[in-house]
Amino acid sequence: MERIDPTLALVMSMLTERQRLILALIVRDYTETAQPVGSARLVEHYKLDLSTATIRNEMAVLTESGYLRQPHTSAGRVPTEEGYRYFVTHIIYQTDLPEPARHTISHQFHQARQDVEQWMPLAASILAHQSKVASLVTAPHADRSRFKHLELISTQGRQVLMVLVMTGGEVSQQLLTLAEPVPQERLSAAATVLCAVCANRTTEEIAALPARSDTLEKDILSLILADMSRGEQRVSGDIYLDGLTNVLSEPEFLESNDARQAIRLFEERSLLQDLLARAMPNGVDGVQVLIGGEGKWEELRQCSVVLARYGIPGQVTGMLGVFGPMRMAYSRTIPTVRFMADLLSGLVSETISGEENEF
Amino acid sequence: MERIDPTLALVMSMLTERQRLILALIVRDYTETAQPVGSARLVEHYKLDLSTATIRNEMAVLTESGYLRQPHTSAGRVPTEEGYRYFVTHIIYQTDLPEPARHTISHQFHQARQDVEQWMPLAASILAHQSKVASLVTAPHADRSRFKHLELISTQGRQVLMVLVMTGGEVSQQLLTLAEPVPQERLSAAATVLCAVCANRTTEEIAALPARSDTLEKDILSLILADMSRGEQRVSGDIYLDGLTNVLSEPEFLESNDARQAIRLFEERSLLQDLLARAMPNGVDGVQVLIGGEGKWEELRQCSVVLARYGIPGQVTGMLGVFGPMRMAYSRTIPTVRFMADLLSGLVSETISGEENEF
DNA sequence: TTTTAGCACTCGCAAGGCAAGAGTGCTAAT
DNA sequence: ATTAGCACTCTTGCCTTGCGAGTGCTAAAA
Repeated sequence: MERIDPTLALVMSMLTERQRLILALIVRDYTETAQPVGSARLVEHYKLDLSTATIRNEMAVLTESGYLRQPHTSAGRVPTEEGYRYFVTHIIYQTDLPEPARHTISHQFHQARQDVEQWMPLAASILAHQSKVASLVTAPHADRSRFKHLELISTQGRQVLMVLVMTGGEVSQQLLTLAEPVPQERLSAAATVLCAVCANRTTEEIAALPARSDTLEKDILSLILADMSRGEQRVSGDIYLDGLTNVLSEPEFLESNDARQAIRLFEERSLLQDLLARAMPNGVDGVQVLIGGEGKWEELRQCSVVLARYGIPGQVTGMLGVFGPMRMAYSRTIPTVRFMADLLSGLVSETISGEENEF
Repeated sequence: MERIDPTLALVMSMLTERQRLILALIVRDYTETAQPVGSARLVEHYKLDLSTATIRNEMAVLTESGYLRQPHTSAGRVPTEEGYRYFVTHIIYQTDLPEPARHTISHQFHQARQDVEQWMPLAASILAHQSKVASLVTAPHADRSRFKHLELISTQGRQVLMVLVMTGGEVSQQLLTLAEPVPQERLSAAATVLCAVCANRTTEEIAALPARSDTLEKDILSLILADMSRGEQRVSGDIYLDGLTNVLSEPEFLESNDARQAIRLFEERSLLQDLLARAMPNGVDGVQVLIGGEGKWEELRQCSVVLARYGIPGQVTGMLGVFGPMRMAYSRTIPTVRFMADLLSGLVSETISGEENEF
């Protein structure tokens, strides 16, 4: 009553330096031990030069302000969602990943530099191991891709395997069934013609081309168009997950039922796509932190998601991030996600920028 | 004592028809309810025309023979690993998947027939949904693949993206860094030359070719060789998982710690590769059932794995299967795995048999 | 005005005891 | 060969109780 108007403190985020310290320590201790933090533990474990009574008073303020809560009367304090949010936005957001970790990650990536197909699973694996939670990485996806090459492979009878290569290295395969059998030579000829016609063109440019007189070529062309626009509409390509077991062993996932629902969200790709699209709409940049579902995702009530976009905005982008219990080591995961996003951005721009420069 | 020599019964698998029935019912009931099955429950729930005492006598025999056990004195019976094994090998192994399920699966696959890239994830998804446990599918992998096409894409400065297409439709990408910048026209020319030289040849045949005089072509050729042999050595390509959440909600996974270790086995791809290789060495055919790790895999003590190979033996093969608690509905999963393996075999042979016929 | 010692109070949690119930094995009768 | 009956065992749920952790408040000290 006589100290600080709690409403004022809430609205203006006006915490004293000491209150911020106590909040930070409680968040830190709770993320490590998963046990509610009491005043005595705080004093003795972090060598605070204060009495437990003083801590209790400060904790009472933080509780009134909505940053802490008590599971029950005779337990210590636990951060609320607002508590985590304050911690993330006002205390550790700017922290950089420490040099040793940066070095380790760079090194691991350098070793796999050549092997493009390993980039995404490797990124997911590193993210999971570094942050000790589950990770997800979506393959980079071009907003507008250009035709590079077409391959038509006769397999059996009327069946043909079509392999489409885009600038930027995206590859898609499709199995066609033609109206009648066509010899391989004829297919190769058609592919050569279409390659020449479509080379380096976008979906729109190909669509605007005059119709082919040859029936086979015409049919294939329409399939190419369909495939390309399908690729462009997809929010993201493949999704790589790793480290789900890290999350499973967390205590909050042992009993709680809705924690398992959260994992379901990550298995059901369509739901995940929706989550990504809504959490990071176009134009949003930087690291996004969703704490406890933010009221929008009921399944994520006990979980947090840290997301970032990587790549070249407007050209080729993907997303990566981590997923774990709300009680997550944000001071570790946020810098890690940011660093990995920058790193992948570098790799992607190296791979495709040459392409773009040709124009 | 005065009934049947239990050792004899064990060694010769000599169970009476009634004992087999009781074993089957206990397995069935236990897989459904996850509760130990008592004599009373068996009689009333399955309308047996016997008294509970008779059932108890038979259950005592089955227990002495090692097919059943009691978690504790006042509980019902639970199948042992030997019990499951007997059930699988002597009771339901030949069962076919019922027609409605076959129809559903075929239908789902027919719809995605065109989209080669969707086959594996679709197979994993169907397997998981049909059998209500976790599923895994490895991409088909050619023992000896033949070169089909090469694409060299200049990206930036000395960096080049190499896209390699094999007969059978396997595609691999690799990022190279050349000693010095090379214009795209030069790269395309080299690719065309190498395409002509290597077309339809195996790794061995390409290795036996006379060395190229051109340095660039020579370097690329050695990279192609490395990539192709790497692809051949790999036990299997990508691995698709699905339905892990099905397994997570099973009661034995709630508390047990080593159940979570089992899931770790499936996340760590290298461990999984090892498991697959050892569980299904070359030449082994048909559906393999690993019950409780079979003494070889400590992590799988509480779990079972049902595996089958698909494809064309000696040419292109992959594996698929399911993973779940030992208390699994084998009568459902085994026919499902068998059916799916046959179905994928059909698809794969359609895709590649034409290729092979060209020779 | 801020900090701290002291104290009463609350409440979760583990331990112990008890009754109920489930399921068995054995024996004797059918 | 089967079954009814019964004594026995052991889990499970429930209740009680005591302990301990942690708090908030008040009054004194800095």
